[in-house]
Amino acid sequence: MLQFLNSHSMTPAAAALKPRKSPVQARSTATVEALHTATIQVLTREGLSRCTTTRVAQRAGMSVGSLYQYYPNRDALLAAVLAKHLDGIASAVEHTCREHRGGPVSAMAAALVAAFLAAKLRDPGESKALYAVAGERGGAELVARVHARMEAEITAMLESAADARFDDAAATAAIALNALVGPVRAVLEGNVPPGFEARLEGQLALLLGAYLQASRIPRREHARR
Amino acid sequence: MLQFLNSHSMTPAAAALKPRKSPVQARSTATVEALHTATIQVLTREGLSRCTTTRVAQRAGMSVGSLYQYYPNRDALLAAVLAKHLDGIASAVEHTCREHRGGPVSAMAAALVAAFLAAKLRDPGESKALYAVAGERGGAELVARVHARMEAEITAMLESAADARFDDAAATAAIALNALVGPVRAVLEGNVPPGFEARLEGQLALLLGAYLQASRIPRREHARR
Amino acid sequence: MLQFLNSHSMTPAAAALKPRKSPVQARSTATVEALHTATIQVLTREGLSRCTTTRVAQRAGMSVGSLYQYYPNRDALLAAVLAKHLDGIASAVEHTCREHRGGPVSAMAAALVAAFLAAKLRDPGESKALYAVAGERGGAELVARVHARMEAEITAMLESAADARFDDAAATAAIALNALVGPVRAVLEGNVPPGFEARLEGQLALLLGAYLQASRIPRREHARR
Amino acid sequence: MLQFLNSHSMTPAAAALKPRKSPVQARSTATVEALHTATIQVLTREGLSRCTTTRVAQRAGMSVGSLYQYYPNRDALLAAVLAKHLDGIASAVEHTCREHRGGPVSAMAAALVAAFLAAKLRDPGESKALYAVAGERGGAELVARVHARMEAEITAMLESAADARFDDAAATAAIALNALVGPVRAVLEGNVPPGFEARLEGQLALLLGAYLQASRIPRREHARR
DNA sequence: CATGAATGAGTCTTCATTCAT
DNA sequence: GATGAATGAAGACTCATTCAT
Repeated sequence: MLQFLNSHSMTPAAAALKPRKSPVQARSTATVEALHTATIQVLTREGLSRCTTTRVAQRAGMSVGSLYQYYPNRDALLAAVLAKHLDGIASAVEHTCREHRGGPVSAMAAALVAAFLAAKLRDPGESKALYAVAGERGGAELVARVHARMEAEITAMLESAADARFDDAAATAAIALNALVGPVRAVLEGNVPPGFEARLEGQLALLLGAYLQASRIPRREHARR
Repeated sequence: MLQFLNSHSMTPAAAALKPRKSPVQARSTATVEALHTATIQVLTREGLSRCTTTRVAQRAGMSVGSLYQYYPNRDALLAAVLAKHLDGIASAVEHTCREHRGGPVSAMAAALVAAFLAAKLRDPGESKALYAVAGERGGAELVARVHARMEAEITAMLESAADARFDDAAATAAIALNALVGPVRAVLEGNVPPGFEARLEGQLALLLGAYLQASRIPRREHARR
Repeated sequence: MLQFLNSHSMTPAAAALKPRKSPVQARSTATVEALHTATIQVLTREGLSRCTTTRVAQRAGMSVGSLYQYYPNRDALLAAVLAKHLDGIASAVEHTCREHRGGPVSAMAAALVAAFLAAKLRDPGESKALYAVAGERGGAELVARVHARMEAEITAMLESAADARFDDAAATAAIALNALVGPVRAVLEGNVPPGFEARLEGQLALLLGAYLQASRIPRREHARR
Repeated sequence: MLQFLNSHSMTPAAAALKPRKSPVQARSTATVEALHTATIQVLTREGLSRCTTTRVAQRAGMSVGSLYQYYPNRDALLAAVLAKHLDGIASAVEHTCREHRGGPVSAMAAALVAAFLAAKLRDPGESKALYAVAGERGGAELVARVHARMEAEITAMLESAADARFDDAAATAAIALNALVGPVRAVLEGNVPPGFEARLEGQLALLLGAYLQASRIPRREHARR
């Protein structure tokens, strides 16, 4: 979890974004939690550019100074909040991928969609608020790292499929994952036709299912029959 | 073109973002062009938060004062640049959709992918730079409007298909369009497996083609012939 | 003049201290002048640590923003004020040194003392205020550079003496210059016995005269007589 | 020792700088010692403005709270460190002066130079680090007080000279002491010609010796013998 | 019309100091 | 006594916007 925040394998630029203290103690955990929540709220109510450290601290019920005891600067705070969010999604995807190794492709598609949607829509406000953060310099890198993690898991899952082989599983995984992102964002931001939300999961399962079936190279034993 | 910037059907907040003068004169057009280019460059080199009016004007070879002759404020400038970008894509998609009305779904899928990719990758730097702008408050609205436009066109195209009927063409169009967004962004930001770019168009065509085929309700009369 | 502010032969750290615009226009000159005066005043009334950019700007009758149009940061402002002060002294010393080349050592001693004192005591408040600045990181470097310049001039003067030769003129020059610094500072800061000021120039001339005489290696023609 | 820190004859401003407790216990002494050392180190590595109480405490291996058990505020800590440093020098000078009472001026000059140099160069890092502190408001007063003490001792020594009388021994003492300050500082800060350090003591002895000789009024009775 | 200096509110960030544990 | 988290005032610096020239 949150493995992309380890100091090793970290670019110098990214090093400055590391939180200052680990929330080991109960009080610290609560404080960090409050900051995360407050950040999401301010992001939602005010937007990224007006999401200032002062405002976040105020909404979290503490002084700016306290915020800076946990994060070395504003970007680190935003990065941490984004990282936590992304990590939740990655973990869910990861878990599902491992669970469906060796299964049939159709089950993989359905499970991947379900897991991704459940994670992403668990707290829609949070998901929506963080799109702006993900668009900024530091955010994009974080997204990249987490996506890489998920793509690796999906790739491994695809390669283990009982009923299919893929010419380039990594590419297929990349398409599969990223194809989910756009429709989900559209739903979160409300840019969809009326009644669309209800059909989202079904449509995405259809999308991924069809794509994976179309991408597969039938295994010899299947070909024989 | 740029129809979403007309004053009618514009929220009060959005009204402040309208450019001050229309580029009717040759000089104005050139100036606006220079500002757009400069904005992209500053966005790329400095990031959204350091993309200041002074810096943009300087890079465009004019004074800040002149910039303010064309745009009432910074947000209007950014909105205009994003709007122009999005409009280019919407126009391309629109054109293709009209061209393929009445054709077979497979051709629609291929054409849609090709048009979207060509438009989005024409100036990759520009596309990439604008993700941050699109993530901000005003940007998201713009994106929403343009997506709605494109979805309407795609819906119309789908409904005209010679070889298929769709249960909910609008929903299918929304999925189809938004499914392209994620993978393209991943490519633009370099977050893809090596060699992926070369396969992008083929994979997306496969994705969309498979999805549209899977979504269709075969027309009885067509099936008989 | 102010040659130590040229960009070539400047350490990277020192580069950040360069003023932003050259005061070429009349208004700029006045502005810069006002800032220098205000800085000295704030330094005197409040001390170095309370000499803030806001206070300086306020006393100079302008906004902080304006200050930052001329200096990239607080240190640059302080460095510029110190540099201007030191340059005045160095120029005076330089001028005197050139004037007394080829003369007798005693005249050199007297002239050096007179020039240094005149320059340093022209504006005692300024001189006193800048000691704190000279003690800080950037200030020490500036002092070093200006001292080097003066020592070079003094060395050249000593080597041209009509009635003496010096074993190590550079070392003698360094001692001579630096020996003046302490007593003058003591006077400026009021840490001297009553009635001392009146005797300062005489005593310093005595000090330097005696030292230079004691340091010289008599020239052969003198030895012959 | 540290007599200038006694409460009597102390201005109200200076009263706030007094340490909170005297280091009577062994532990206190060690703690104070650690704080002094840590202060010098932080001063050297970070500069005066970044020499914070937290950093000093940390480097001294204790909490900020503990630091405040020993010093009422940051300025008191800095003042104490400077005072201790200056006191060491003053004591050395004082001792030497008493030792050479009644002796010949030449011996006085040599001894004074030797004592001052030995004291000031014992820990060059410390001496150098404290120049910034000495330049600030409180520091200058401390320096003034210690210089006054040393001048008094030197004056007494000069007045006791076996082979000379001085017109104004106090003034001569002031010049003599302060003339040493500049060259020593130049050496400590490395602003000297190459190879200068080796000649420092000799040159300073020459400087002071020549000056004292030149300043003296030969005693008739001595001259006769 | 263009220019770019001036403005000053608003950010981020630091740090001396306190005090509950 | 020791600790170190919390505080919030204060400082450096930026930048959108205006307007005199």
